[in-house]
Amino acid sequence: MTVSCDKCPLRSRRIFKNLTDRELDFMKSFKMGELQVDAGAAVIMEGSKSPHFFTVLSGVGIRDKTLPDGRRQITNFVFPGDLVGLQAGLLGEMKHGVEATSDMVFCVFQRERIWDLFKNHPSRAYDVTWLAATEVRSISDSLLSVGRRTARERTARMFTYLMRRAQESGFASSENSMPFPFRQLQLADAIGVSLVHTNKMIQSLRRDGLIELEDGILTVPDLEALHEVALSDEEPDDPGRPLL
Amino acid sequence: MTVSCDKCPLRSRRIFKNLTDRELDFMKSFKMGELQVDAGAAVIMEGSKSPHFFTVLSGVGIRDKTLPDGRRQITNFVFPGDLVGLQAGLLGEMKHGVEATSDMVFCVFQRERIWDLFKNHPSRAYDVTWLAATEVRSISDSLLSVGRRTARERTARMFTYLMRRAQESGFASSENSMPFPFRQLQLADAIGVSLVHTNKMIQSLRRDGLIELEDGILTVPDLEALHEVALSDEEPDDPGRPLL
DNA sequence: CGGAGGATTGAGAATCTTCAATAAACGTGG
DNA sequence: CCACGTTTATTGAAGATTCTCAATCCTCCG
Repeated sequence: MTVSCDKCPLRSRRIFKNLTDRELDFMKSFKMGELQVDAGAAVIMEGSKSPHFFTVLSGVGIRDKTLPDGRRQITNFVFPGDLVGLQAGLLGEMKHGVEATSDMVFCVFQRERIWDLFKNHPSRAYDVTWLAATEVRSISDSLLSVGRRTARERTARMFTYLMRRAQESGFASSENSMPFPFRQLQLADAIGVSLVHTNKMIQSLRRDGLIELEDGILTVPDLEALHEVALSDEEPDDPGRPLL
Repeated sequence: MTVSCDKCPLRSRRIFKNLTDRELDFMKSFKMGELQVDAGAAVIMEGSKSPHFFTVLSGVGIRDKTLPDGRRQITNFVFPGDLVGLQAGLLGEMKHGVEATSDMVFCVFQRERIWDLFKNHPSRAYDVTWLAATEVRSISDSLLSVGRRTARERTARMFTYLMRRAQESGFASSENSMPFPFRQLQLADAIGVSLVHTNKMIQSLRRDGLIELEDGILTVPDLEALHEVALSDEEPDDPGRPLL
């Protein structure tokens, strides 16, 4: 059987907000199942109109958009606790795709019940909006990065971002390291740099001892130092992130 | 006195959704005033915690973020009907600034009453979320552009985007032209290209007859052609955009 | 008339891309 | 456990786009 919301392994993490009993009851009824996908699978296709939307229960992935000629931009990474597919629920159609980068498990919700949520559970509706606003912030940060940072700065910033998200969501494997199931091509498509140049920037950060990346594990010995290379201001979220 | 919501000049435009009488009554009480600013003024500062948020009643502006060393990225343009400052209302602090680029007028709402909106007016709460989701989509489009399009393609795409927004919001002055109160430095900061190179790309589009830009008026004789240069898929929004 | 901000243009320099080749890692079947 | 095809990572080098520097021009405004 599927994980019951009141035993949700994510909810006990410090970063996530606690729910009232009433909210929890609602979430249990709201959740209609689980979806499991293998690494590499497309979870949502750009342009699709799925009747479902999801919360990531475990694993990581990416969101992406493509140009007519195939050039691709990864717009964000997806970590446990993230809401996925809301766009289809609200706007009718997904304007980006979602792809699993590791094995993933999702909680599945029905698109049609979103109105029920707004009508009868304003606190949860507020939380959905909070998540959307946070998404805006996150993508804006990436836009600043791609638009105005140098390739090396972007690369550094991406690693600090991934480390922070991994730590907050519990995906990290220790204080300063995390499983790293991403290809360099994906990293390149995320920071708007060619694959070859991305590789060179990674080598450069390695040589300077700012990151270690081997056997699918990323280690950042000194996060503060990496932040400085990235010219990054971005701070960790306070506890209180909602989890649907 | 200020404009009453039931006489709102924006609401009659085709693109915007109609409200029920009850919703309209609520909006009238929700609106607490108007804010007028001159072209060039900062409306919201990055990092601020304003007790208000706004809907643009007239005029246009930009949203921007800056790096510690001053490099700036314009993350989006602001047109009539756009909601501004919601981030502070939901997340506590604005992570980007907003600057008026023409004279502007805003409807002013109180941050504290946002909870009232979620609790008692679910349809309006839904609309707020819809707007946030649309913002995500819009910024993602820009991220794709900055990350993966060439300078010329980006420039073309920016003009198609601005034309579409101007037409939908009523800011356009005719079928294929609009007031254009933007400096080339701002355009450069929006597309992630240097000022000098932005100028060269604009000249290039001009030479090819794709845009005309003089006396503060932008004219796009053949929007379809410009879309092709931009490799752009982006479609106009359907009528039904909510207006707060 | 003089000054300021904005637009435009040319030219050399730099970053980044593309091409090309090699090496390493991984999975599959024998 | 090894051979082999495939994907991914790495590196060098030439070429292109884009950036920075610098100068000129233009318009607006007091």
